[in-house]
Amino acid sequence: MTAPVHDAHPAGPGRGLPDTQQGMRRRNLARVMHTVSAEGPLSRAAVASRIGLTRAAVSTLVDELIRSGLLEELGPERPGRVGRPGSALAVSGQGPAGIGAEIGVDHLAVCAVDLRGQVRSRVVRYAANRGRSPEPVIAELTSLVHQVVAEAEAEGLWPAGLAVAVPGLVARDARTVVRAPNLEWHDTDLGTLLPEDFRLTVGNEANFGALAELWLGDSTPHDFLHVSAEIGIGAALVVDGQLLRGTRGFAGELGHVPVHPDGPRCACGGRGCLEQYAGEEAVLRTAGLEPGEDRVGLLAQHAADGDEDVRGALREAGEALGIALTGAVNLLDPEAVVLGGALAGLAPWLLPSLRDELARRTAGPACPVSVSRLGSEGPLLGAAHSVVRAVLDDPAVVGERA
Amino acid sequence: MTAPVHDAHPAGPGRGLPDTQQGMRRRNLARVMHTVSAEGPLSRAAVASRIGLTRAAVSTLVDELIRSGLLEELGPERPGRVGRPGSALAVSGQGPAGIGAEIGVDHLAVCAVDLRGQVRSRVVRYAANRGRSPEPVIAELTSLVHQVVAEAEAEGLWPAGLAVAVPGLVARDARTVVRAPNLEWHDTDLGTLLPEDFRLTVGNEANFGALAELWLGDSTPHDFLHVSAEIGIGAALVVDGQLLRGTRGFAGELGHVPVHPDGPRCACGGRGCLEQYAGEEAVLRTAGLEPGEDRVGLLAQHAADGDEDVRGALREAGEALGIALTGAVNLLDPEAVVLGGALAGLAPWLLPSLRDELARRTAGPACPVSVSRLGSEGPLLGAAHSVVRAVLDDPAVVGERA
DNA sequence: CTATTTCGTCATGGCGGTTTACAAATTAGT
DNA sequence: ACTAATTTGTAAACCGCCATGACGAAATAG
Repeated sequence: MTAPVHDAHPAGPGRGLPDTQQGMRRRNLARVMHTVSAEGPLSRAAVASRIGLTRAAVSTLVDELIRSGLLEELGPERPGRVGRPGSALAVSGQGPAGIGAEIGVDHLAVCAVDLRGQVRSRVVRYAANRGRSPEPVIAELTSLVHQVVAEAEAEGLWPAGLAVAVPGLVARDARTVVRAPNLEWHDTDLGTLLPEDFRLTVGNEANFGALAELWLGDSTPHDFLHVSAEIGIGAALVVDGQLLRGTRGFAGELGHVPVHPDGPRCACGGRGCLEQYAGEEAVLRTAGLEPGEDRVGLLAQHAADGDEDVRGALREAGEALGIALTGAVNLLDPEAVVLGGALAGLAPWLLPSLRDELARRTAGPACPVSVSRLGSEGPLLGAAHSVVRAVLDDPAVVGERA
Repeated sequence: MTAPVHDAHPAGPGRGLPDTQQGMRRRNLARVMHTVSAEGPLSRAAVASRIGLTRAAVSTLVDELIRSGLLEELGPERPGRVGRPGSALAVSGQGPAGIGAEIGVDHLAVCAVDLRGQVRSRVVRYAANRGRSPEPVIAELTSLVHQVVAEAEAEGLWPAGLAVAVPGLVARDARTVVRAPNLEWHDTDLGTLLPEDFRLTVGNEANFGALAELWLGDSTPHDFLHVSAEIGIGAALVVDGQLLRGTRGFAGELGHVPVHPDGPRCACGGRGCLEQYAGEEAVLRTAGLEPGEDRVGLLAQHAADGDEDVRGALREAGEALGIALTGAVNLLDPEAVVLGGALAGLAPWLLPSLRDELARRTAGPACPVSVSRLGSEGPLLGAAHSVVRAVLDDPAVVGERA
């Protein structure tokens, strides 16, 4: 139920792959990559002391990683202290790149991120995808992918994999879109539609947004609840640095948590689900606005202009969110709740009532609620970074290709 | 936020301990133990093919485990097929034992479980612990522990550790009881009160009950929500075979999930928490019964006798549980919900309305709800087995002692 | 200018699993 | 009954990987 997008080493006593020396080597290569990636330029000796291996062992690991093109030597460090200065190592800015893609209701986006985490190429195209059949959408996306890949290759990068964020439920195979209400797609296998020459991962955009927050957020904890609203209201649970996916991959359906169990009927069959109070349509209705194109922007605009109807609607949505989150927080005891995606833009008007409700219903200190800095960029970045993480997690497989 | 009671190998790429050959050896020893433990008597060759190592490697691992007294050779297998018959290996029935203890509101219990999972010694003493101060309770428990340990030692076992299940919240240090409302204990460090010569783990009884279900349940999935009612209503979340503990160790507080957000005030500060509808006191009140000694037994008795008031109260409790569980299931997408502890005994009258509510509010097939076979034995068994699992997870540390 | 500190590397060694070979113990076939 | 085939467990030789210890290189401190 956990497992990252690409878990190279399903560890744990008893289960998992047998422990051979090659596996050990692979894990140590990964450790070096992660350390250098996380803590900037570092000498071999510094890496060694951090991961607990000897300098000699790290030397051979680093040699291998440099030969594979994953690390590069920046040259001697400027020595502030006594002793021979080390030679700074950094993650390579060439070599493998993660390709991230996003299928939104009204846009397509693709980007390439290098191992350093820099976005090296990026394309966004607006497209009304609602109700459009998968084939042309994927064809268009594919051409954007090729475009981005071409740009990346011009800079000396090569694609290590493609991760696609979609606004819907994705099966655990990470290829099939089970249900994407806003696109009106059902049981669509993207694996057959997208170019074969990529290692492909399809994922829910809320999940990718949460991973982006985990990997790129300023001081995001290891352990949080990421709430976003693109399709209905989705929560992504990050537990111990790993995404909690659920048996079928459907975990995080915050939108259908009952808030007022005798409330209005919901499409899911229930009554008084959170979506009935804090979903996009519900808020627009309460605010007295017409559903149009950029609905979230519209709400933010009106709220900022002081429209009391809109502000009231958002206040009510915040209350409902607070109630649903109280349940979630009681159940999961996360370190924090992060509002991301579209909700980030509406946070100024949602947060007060949300926090009130959460605090009022919690004994002791309430779970802190923060707002994502990434906003709507999260899913795309998370997708691209998930490919990068997969490379850092198992540098050996890339070494074979390069 | 996950981590078993004693996680020997915090794995995962990048993080964790450095990978040295000794660690590899330890993990492979653990693999052998787990395999033999789970799949009964097995030859070296069978183990080798299961864990993916060579026969030669397994031979040396098995030798070491036999020398440590963790495995024993049963003699030649009866050969059904061609070829030299293997020599059957089994987990030793002597050697280390897990000592489990339970502090209930009205009883104390201690048992010893050998590596094979057999209960080898067991003591239960009834005692009114409600409101009694920790010191005398612990003193009494300690004497029971010594008694059980003596009995176990008489059978050739030695205590590998002590795990104590308590009806309250336990801090992540696994020693301090933060809050046990029914005992009226607060911030009590059991580490200083219990005998020093044991490796001690203190845990919430609902959590231990869930682990018992995971380890001993008939066909319990890897991934489920275990609901029990000892202190209020606790849920334990098992994700990917691991307990989800929460940042502070407080995960699983199902009792304070809001069910009717405008309902009656709750001690937690909220309104309309599940406990207001399905908690022991609430049910007794609705049923028109006096709070007495064995309250759950009382309810079951009356319900079985056809008392309509009691049945109605349980039906309502089931509805409230169904609403709260709908939220939990939407959030977590577990493979199943298991009713354990005291709830198991009341299941016949809770289940119909609970299942109805859950099904009605779920699109598609509802999450299956089952009843624990272990019932109130769960926490004690789970505690003892958690010690046994720790030995299986890292046989090397025991080898040092033996 | 020397002593000290730290870095990176090399040679050596120990440890752990694999490979290969072989004896032992059983079934299948003649 | 005897041989061939199959499977098990072990031993010897081997390889890979990290640790250890020693060394030259490159900086600072006095």
